[in-house]
Amino acid sequence: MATQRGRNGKGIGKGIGKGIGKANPAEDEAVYQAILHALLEGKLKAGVKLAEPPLADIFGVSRERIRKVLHRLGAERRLEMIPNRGARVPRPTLDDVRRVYEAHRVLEAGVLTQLVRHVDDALIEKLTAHLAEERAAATRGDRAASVRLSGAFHVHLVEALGNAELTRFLADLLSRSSVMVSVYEPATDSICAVDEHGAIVEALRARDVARAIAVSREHFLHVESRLHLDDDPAPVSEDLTSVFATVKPKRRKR
Amino acid sequence: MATQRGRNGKGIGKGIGKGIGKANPAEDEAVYQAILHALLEGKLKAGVKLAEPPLADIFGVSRERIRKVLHRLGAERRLEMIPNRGARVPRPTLDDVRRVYEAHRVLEAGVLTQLVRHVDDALIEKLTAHLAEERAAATRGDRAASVRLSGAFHVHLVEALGNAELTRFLADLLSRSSVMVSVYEPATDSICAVDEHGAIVEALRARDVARAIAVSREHFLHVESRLHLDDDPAPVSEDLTSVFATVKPKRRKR
DNA sequence: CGCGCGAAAAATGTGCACATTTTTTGGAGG
DNA sequence: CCTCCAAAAAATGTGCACATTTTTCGCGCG
Repeated sequence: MATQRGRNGKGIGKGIGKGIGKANPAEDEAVYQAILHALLEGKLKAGVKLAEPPLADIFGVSRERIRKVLHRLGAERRLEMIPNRGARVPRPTLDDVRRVYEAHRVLEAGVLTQLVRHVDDALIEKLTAHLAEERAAATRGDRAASVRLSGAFHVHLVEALGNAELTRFLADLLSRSSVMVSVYEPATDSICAVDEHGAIVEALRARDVARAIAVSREHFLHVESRLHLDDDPAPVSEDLTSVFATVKPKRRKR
Repeated sequence: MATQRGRNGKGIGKGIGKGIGKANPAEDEAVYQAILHALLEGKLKAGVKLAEPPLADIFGVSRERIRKVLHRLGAERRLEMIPNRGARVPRPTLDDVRRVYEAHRVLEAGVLTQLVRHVDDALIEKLTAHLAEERAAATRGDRAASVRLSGAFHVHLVEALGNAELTRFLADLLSRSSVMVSVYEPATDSICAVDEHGAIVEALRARDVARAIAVSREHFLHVESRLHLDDDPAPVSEDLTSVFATVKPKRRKR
């Protein structure tokens, strides 16, 4: 009912419309990125239903296109797919959040253990520079940058190992926790205190594994302790149009 | 319900019987499991092309069904999907394999660090019992069981933490390495020496983190050292029918 | 014998027309 | 006012007919 497109019969006058059965992989990717971005940005609140027809209308693509993207996001566990009932933004429990933080904590312990074997001046320098960035963002009160840089610190640590599998796993955890903060937002100033990050770098510089792990562990426990259950079920604005207001649809219904 | 029935407008009514457009989620799952199983079992060799038409024929389902499963396996990075060129069993390089083993090693270091805090008699007992199983399999020369139990040991370790995220990540790594052994198979007797597993349990019992990690690390390095590049490109039998010989198709072409 | 190079064949990608749910709606009855 | 229930409406699931590649094949030329 939405983007009804003249699909000319068999062979008659097919010449005109450039794209009839055209393959456009970039379009899939654009829709995927748009939804994923809205998800990571926290614009799509937990529990929101993502129905196919409205999304197809918003993005100006066929429903099958949307369907494929939705299922892909479901396979990545970024959306909750229920048979015959569509896709929803997952509503993580407090235990889910704790589990993600714990996984990050355990992973980082392993990363630090391995990292002290390969730490060199260049790495320390890079991390120190990053700390300076974090401090700058904190002092100027740039909360968005603080949150971003705070996550980036841990990414730098795992990236220093140069192992794509580990990097991917961490990215997965971070992206999941970023969605969660929209539900259980700490609401305090900086998520990760810069000082705690600095202590990790210090321990690394000293090649002190035990201290690095201890500091990292305390750091995570500190963050976890700040989580609080916002027991407000929230009305969740079901208005998808406003969420994807930035997208430029090729054609909208109206 | 079934207000309308006549569906075969032009298509020759070949599929008369019962379900025409029925929803059967179990069927998707069956196909998915069958292909995944063949993949993990090593029956599907690296580099093999998984074309849709033959698979649809083998499993007796529509091509769309196959297509969906293939894309799902691609999203899970178990198959390599190339636009317009279909799905192939990935052909991991030696570096890929090393990366997976390293990731497992790093992860286990973190797991052990966390585990010594929660280790109790029940866990030690469970692991000891597992070691007995491994020894039994080794002494009676049951290679298949040895390989399986060897992987299970590490699963037990991470499961002891009770963190689904970590368990999933390990399962992911293990499943990937299991595919890889078909290319770079150690070909020696037991993949993981039981003694090395026993040493890990011993260190856990003593609550000695450093030793546990050191032993685990040596263990993995030992396994990694056995990897060898089988530079034989292998003719890879492209015969999918024999691979899925066990499946009972509802209808086969010829 | 190898090497293009076009045409045929096969395989992948996509919109659409339905079937099959699920959800909403609108009363009748308590 | 609330509950229950059947019918309508909406949303999801699936096969199919193509369009669009990609791959294979055949054949003439150097």
